[in-house]
Amino acid sequence: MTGWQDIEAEALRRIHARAWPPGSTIPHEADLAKEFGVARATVNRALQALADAGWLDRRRKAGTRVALHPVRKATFSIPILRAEIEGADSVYGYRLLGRTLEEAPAPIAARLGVAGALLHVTALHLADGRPYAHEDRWVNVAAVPGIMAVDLAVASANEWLVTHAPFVRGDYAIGAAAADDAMAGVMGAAIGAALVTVERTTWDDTAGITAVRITFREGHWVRTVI
Amino acid sequence: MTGWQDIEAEALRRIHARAWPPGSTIPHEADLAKEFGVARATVNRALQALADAGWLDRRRKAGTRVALHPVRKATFSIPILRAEIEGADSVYGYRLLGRTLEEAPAPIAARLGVAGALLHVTALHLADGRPYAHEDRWVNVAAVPGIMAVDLAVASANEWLVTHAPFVRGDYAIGAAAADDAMAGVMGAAIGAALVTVERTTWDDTAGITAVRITFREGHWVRTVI
DNA sequence: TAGTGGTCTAGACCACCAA
DNA sequence: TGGTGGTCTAGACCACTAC
Repeated sequence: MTGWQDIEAEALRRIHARAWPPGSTIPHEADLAKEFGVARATVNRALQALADAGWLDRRRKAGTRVALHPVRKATFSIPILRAEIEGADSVYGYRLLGRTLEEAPAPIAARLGVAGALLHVTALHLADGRPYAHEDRWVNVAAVPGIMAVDLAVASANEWLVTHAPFVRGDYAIGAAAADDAMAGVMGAAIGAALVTVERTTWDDTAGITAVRITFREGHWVRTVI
Repeated sequence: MTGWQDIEAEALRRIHARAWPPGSTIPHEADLAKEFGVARATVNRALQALADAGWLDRRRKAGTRVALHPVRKATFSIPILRAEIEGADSVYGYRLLGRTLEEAPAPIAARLGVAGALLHVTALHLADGRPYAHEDRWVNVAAVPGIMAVDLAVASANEWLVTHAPFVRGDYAIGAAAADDAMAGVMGAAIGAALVTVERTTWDDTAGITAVRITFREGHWVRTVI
């Protein structure tokens, strides 16, 4: 009963045990296939999984080497805030703060690659009635006309866009910002408190769709497991 | 010339074009194989890649559905600070601030699951001579005895551990912290400045290896592309 | 140019799980 | 319990690249 995951596990064991030390070349697929008594495709599947995870570097002709800097990647799930809050056994709440059609600041317009008026939405996401995250979003209504008809007081732009706006690529950045007077007031934090900020911009094939900045309450951590 | 990546691209196109709307069931592998004129394994490879990326949900018997919340994952590379700095065309610098064998605070000891004295290393990473990141690290010397013989004034614990300490799993969290007096002084930031903080703990099969907190200079963003 | 990983095929059997 | 995805096989050819 030898599947590709068994071979992956055994290979990982050898890497951890330093039987295959960092930087060394491991046996060819054909040799490993013979050793484990499986087809080469099965070995290939296992080694490819390890390469995807960053444990191995594979190159044609050069062979497969154990990566010098193993595990270079951490994957974060991009949460729907409602799911994140409810997943923590809290009661989700939502409050629309503002919704206007206005000219975007130059940096936002440039990031989205559009000119003219954009939909500007600000909202608050609550956990157990207390501020959890503040959302400041610009939406390119030309790319997502349907949003103009949505009552954002009941459905958050966050959720509506995720399910209705297709997007092809995006960028994502996590930073820190000190709470200014307005943010401190809205979030119930002290002025100057260090808050985690997530900025995300998404594009369609042709144009920018939305640029959003989410500011989390004090003490929030964006977590993952490697 | 139809490879699995061509099929992946075509499937993604249909998802974006709403030919396969969110939540709908797409044709079976066998049908798609016939349509594209390839073997079922080739279709399987393509759809599996899309499922890994979060575009599809696949379940035996139930079939393959377009995910309701596409693209849920963002992958960050875990930087070796030297590589990150040099990759930005800056000159990397390193300064060891402290190296002591001491009892760890309870939270650190608990996270690593060890008791007794740990190696406590603090250091500064510089870009073009200016503070870039502050590293505050605890190392379980029982798990990595070799580190006691390393001159950490020349080789950063960051790099040495990456290449010498095998690890099986870890967690990773990004947060924000206000600079206290000491941190502000070391980093050349204002007291109270909001700084991005990354905490990472790694474990072996049996025990914790290291817990580290890296605090970046003001204005730093942890970025990725989706 | 030769060696290595990348991929495809046609067929087969299996594991899971919705109905 | 049957349909669907998950995986394996044996063989083949191809693409890349170190030498």
